[in-house]
Amino acid sequence: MKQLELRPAAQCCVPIADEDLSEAELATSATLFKALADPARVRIVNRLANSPDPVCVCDFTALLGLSQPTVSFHLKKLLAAGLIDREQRGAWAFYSLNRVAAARLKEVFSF
Amino acid sequence: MKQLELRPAAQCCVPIADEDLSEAELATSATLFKALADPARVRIVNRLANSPDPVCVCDFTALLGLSQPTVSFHLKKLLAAGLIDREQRGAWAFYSLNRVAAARLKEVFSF
DNA sequence: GTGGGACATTGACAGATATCGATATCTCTG
DNA sequence: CAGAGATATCGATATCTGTCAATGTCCCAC
Repeated sequence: MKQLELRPAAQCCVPIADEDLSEAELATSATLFKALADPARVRIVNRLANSPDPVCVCDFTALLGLSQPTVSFHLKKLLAAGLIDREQRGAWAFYSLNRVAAARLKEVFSF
Repeated sequence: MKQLELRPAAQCCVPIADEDLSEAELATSATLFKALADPARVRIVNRLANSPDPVCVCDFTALLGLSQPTVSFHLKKLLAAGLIDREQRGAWAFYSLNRVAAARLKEVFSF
């Protein structure tokens, strides 16, 4: 089960309707949903889904009305889940939606 | 924003990629994901997705290895989110997947 | 290389969550 | 209607989560 955790949840997710899900698969799915289980993080994904270009952290602090450390906290969660990507540009950090992960996420609900 | 909470989250959910999501829509989506953000509840949905017939609470206690009150706790969360339906049959309570909600959930990820 | 700006990490804390035992409610059976 | 069984609710508790201030780290400009 620990092996799966070595890769982001979004890369391991399987359709929730599959038969006989293992404990690891259950945990992976839960981790993935947990990453989206906060309005601030939904907003981040929403913003990234509508942006063709990567978005700077400083833009999120204004968008979310949260402190900079809190924004970093949320971004880290989404990054760990594999839902977004990070790119360093000089002193700035830019984030973008991982479109592959987003596509996999849709298949999770192939009932 | 409170109006939306009067209906189950699954009935109010909108695609996460829609532009200009309101605070209420963000909260609704987060509530929906929160309902799935636990391995036990993923397992419940998984079981219901594979069952053509409603499933009795007593079956879940065995399946999940959790106490009966804890199982009721999880079922209540999924019910409140609108992801599952409840049906009373005599002294027993049977739960089933809300297929309409499940379909809507898939559309949330229409990136 | 010093200073300043951008972001991440840490520490502390309030609030939410998952869990269980005990208890209440509800339904059938006798 | 008394008892038993199934489920929901309540109360208590341990753990997890979201938040911010303070601090650390990294990068650029001067």
